Amino acid sequence: MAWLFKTEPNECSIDDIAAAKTGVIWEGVRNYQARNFLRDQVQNGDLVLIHHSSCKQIGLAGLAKVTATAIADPSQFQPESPYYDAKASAERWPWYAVKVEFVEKFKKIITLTDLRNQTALADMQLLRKGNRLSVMPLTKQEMDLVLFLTKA
DNA sequence: GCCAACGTTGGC
DNA sequence: GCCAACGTTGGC
Repeated sequence: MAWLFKTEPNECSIDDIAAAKTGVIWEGVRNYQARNFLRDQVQNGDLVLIHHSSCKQIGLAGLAKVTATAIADPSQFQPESPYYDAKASAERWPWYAVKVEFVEKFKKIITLTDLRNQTALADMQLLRKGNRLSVMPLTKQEMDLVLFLTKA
Protein backbone atom coordinates (compact mmCIF):
# COMPACT_ATOMS: atom_id res chain seq x y z
CA MET A 1 0.00 0.00 0.00
CA ALA A 2 0.97 3.62 -0.36
CA TRP A 3 1.14 5.96 2.63
CA LEU A 4 1.38 9.53 3.68
CA PHE A 5 3.18 10.49 6.91
CA LYS A 6 2.97 13.93 8.42
CA THR A 7 5.93 15.48 10.16
CA GLU A 8 6.97 18.84 11.46
CA PRO A 9 10.18 19.58 9.58
CA ASN A 10 11.86 20.98 12.70
CA GLU A 11 11.37 17.49 14.17
CA CYS A 12 12.18 15.33 11.17
CA SER A 13 12.26 16.79 7.69
CA ILE A 14 12.85 15.15 4.33
CA ASP A 15 16.42 16.48 4.62
CA ASP A 16 16.84 14.68 7.92
CA ILE A 17 15.65 11.47 6.28
CA ALA A 18 18.06 12.06 3.40
CA ALA A 19 20.92 12.56 5.84
CA ALA A 20 20.22 9.39 7.84
CA LYS A 21 22.39 6.69 6.32
CA THR A 22 20.57 3.75 7.86
CA GLY A 23 17.10 5.18 7.81
CA VAL A 24 14.87 6.83 10.36
CA ILE A 25 12.65 5.24 12.99
CA TRP A 26 9.23 6.82 12.60
CA GLU A 27 8.38 7.13 16.28
CA GLY A 28 6.11 9.19 18.47
CA VAL A 29 2.80 8.25 16.87
CA ARG A 30 0.28 8.40 19.72
CA ASN A 31 -3.04 8.02 17.99
CA TYR A 32 -4.74 4.65 17.90
CA GLN A 33 -5.91 4.76 14.33
CA ALA A 34 -2.45 5.73 13.12
CA ARG A 35 -0.89 3.16 15.48
CA ASN A 36 -3.05 0.43 13.98
CA PHE A 37 -1.85 1.31 10.50
CA LEU A 38 1.77 1.11 11.65
CA ARG A 39 1.15 -2.17 13.45
CA ASP A 40 -1.06 -3.98 10.95
CA GLN A 41 -0.80 -2.57 7.48
CA VAL A 42 2.45 -0.80 6.66
CA GLN A 43 4.58 -3.26 4.65
CA ASN A 44 8.24 -3.48 3.79
CA GLY A 45 8.91 -1.65 0.55
CA ASP A 46 5.80 0.52 0.76
CA LEU A 47 6.28 4.06 -0.51
CA VAL A 48 5.57 6.96 1.84
CA LEU A 49 4.89 10.56 0.94
CA ILE A 50 6.44 12.90 3.49
CA HIS A 51 4.24 15.85 4.38
CA HIS A 52 5.69 18.88 6.15
CA SER A 53 3.13 20.44 8.50
CA SER A 54 3.04 23.44 10.83
CA CYS A 55 5.87 25.22 9.06
CA LYS A 56 6.75 27.87 6.49
CA GLN A 57 6.33 25.63 3.47
CA ILE A 58 3.43 23.27 4.08
CA GLY A 59 3.09 20.37 1.67
CA LEU A 60 4.53 17.17 0.29
CA ALA A 61 8.29 17.38 0.42
CA GLY A 62 9.52 13.99 -0.72
CA LEU A 63 9.29 10.26 -0.86
CA ALA A 64 10.53 7.53 1.48
CA LYS A 65 10.39 3.75 1.57
CA VAL A 66 9.55 1.42 4.44
CA THR A 67 12.42 -0.85 5.50
CA ALA A 68 11.16 -2.27 8.82
CA THR A 69 7.63 -2.74 10.08
CA ALA A 70 5.73 -2.99 13.36
CA ILE A 71 8.73 -2.41 15.62
CA ALA A 72 8.35 -1.25 19.22
CA ASP A 73 8.45 2.53 19.35
CA PRO A 74 11.63 3.16 21.38
CA SER A 75 10.44 6.54 22.65
CA GLN A 76 7.73 4.96 24.80
CA PHE A 77 10.48 3.46 27.02
CA GLN A 78 12.49 6.69 27.37
CA PRO A 79 11.48 8.73 30.44
CA GLU A 80 13.12 11.82 29.02
CA SER A 81 11.12 11.62 25.81
CA PRO A 82 7.92 13.61 25.37
CA TYR A 83 6.48 10.38 23.99
CA TYR A 84 7.31 8.36 27.12
CA ASP A 85 4.54 6.03 28.27
CA ALA A 86 4.86 4.79 31.86
CA LYS A 87 2.53 1.90 31.09
CA ALA A 88 4.88 0.45 28.49
CA SER A 89 7.06 -2.49 29.57
CA ALA A 90 9.42 -4.83 27.73
CA GLU A 91 6.72 -7.52 27.73
CA ARG A 92 3.76 -5.33 26.96
CA TRP A 93 3.84 -2.07 25.07
CA PRO A 94 1.19 -0.20 23.15
CA TRP A 95 3.06 1.89 20.61
CA TYR A 96 4.53 0.88 17.28
CA ALA A 97 6.94 2.45 14.83
CA VAL A 98 8.32 1.67 11.39
CA LYS A 99 11.62 2.47 9.75
CA VAL A 100 11.87 4.48 6.56
CA GLU A 101 14.67 5.31 4.16
CA PHE A 102 15.09 8.23 1.83
CA VAL A 103 13.99 7.84 -1.77
CA GLU A 104 13.79 11.36 -3.15
CA LYS A 105 13.27 15.00 -2.28
CA PHE A 106 10.82 16.75 -4.57
CA LYS A 107 12.25 19.63 -6.57
CA LYS A 108 9.35 21.74 -5.35
CA ILE A 109 7.01 21.29 -2.39
CA ILE A 110 3.60 20.11 -3.54
CA THR A 111 1.24 22.44 -1.72
CA LEU A 112 -2.27 21.71 -0.52
CA THR A 113 -3.49 24.11 -3.19
CA ASP A 114 -1.66 22.09 -5.84
CA LEU A 115 -3.40 18.98 -4.57
CA ARG A 116 -6.82 20.62 -4.38
CA ASN A 117 -6.44 21.66 -8.00
CA GLN A 118 -6.52 17.97 -8.96
CA THR A 119 -10.10 16.76 -9.05
CA ALA A 120 -8.83 13.17 -8.95
CA LEU A 121 -7.43 13.90 -5.49
CA ALA A 122 -10.68 15.23 -4.04
CA ASP A 123 -11.01 12.24 -1.72
CA MET A 124 -7.47 12.38 -0.39
CA GLN A 125 -7.59 12.17 3.39
CA LEU A 126 -5.01 14.87 3.77
CA LEU A 127 -7.33 17.39 2.13
CA ARG A 128 -10.25 16.72 4.42
CA LYS A 129 -11.13 19.57 6.70
CA GLY A 130 -10.01 18.99 10.25
CA ASN A 131 -8.00 15.93 9.32
CA ARG A 132 -5.52 15.20 12.09
CA LEU A 133 -4.36 11.73 11.27
CA SER A 134 -0.57 11.61 10.98
CA VAL A 135 -0.35 8.24 9.20
CA MET A 136 -2.82 7.66 6.41
CA PRO A 137 -3.21 5.34 3.45
CA LEU A 138 -3.25 6.52 -0.12
CA THR A 139 -4.65 4.77 -3.18
CA LYS A 140 -2.22 3.75 -5.89
CA GLN A 141 -3.94 6.19 -8.23
CA GLU A 142 -3.44 9.04 -5.75
CA MET A 143 0.23 8.15 -5.27
CA ASP A 144 0.82 7.88 -9.02
CA LEU A 145 -0.80 11.24 -9.65
CA VAL A 146 1.17 12.95 -6.89
CA LEU A 147 4.41 11.53 -8.24
CA PHE A 148 3.40 12.68 -11.71
CA LEU A 149 2.85 16.20 -10.35
CA THR A 150 6.38 16.23 -8.99
CA LYS A 151 7.71 15.65 -12.49
CA ALA A 152 5.67 18.46 -14.00
C1' DG B 1 -21.59 3.90 28.42
C1' DC B 2 -22.90 8.80 27.79
C1' DC B 3 -21.40 13.25 27.01
C1' DA B 4 -19.46 17.80 28.32
C1' DA B 5 -15.13 19.83 29.05
C1' DC B 6 -10.70 20.11 27.74
C1' DG B 7 -6.43 19.66 25.00
C1' DT B 8 -4.16 19.19 20.62
C1' DT B 9 -3.59 19.52 15.76
C1' DG B 10 -2.69 22.15 11.97
C1' DG B 11 -4.05 25.28 8.12
C1' DC B 12 -4.71 29.94 7.52
C1' DG C 1 -2.66 34.16 16.97
C1' DC C 2 -7.16 32.34 15.57
C1' DC C 3 -10.24 28.83 15.38
C1' DA C 4 -12.50 24.52 13.54
C1' DA C 5 -12.25 19.78 14.09
C1' DC C 6 -11.71 15.97 16.59
C1' DG C 7 -9.53 12.74 20.12
C1' DT C 8 -9.32 11.99 25.05
C1' DT C 9 -10.64 12.35 29.76
C1' DG C 10 -13.41 11.85 33.61
C1' DG C 11 -17.71 12.54 36.30
C1' DC C 12 -21.99 10.55 36.59
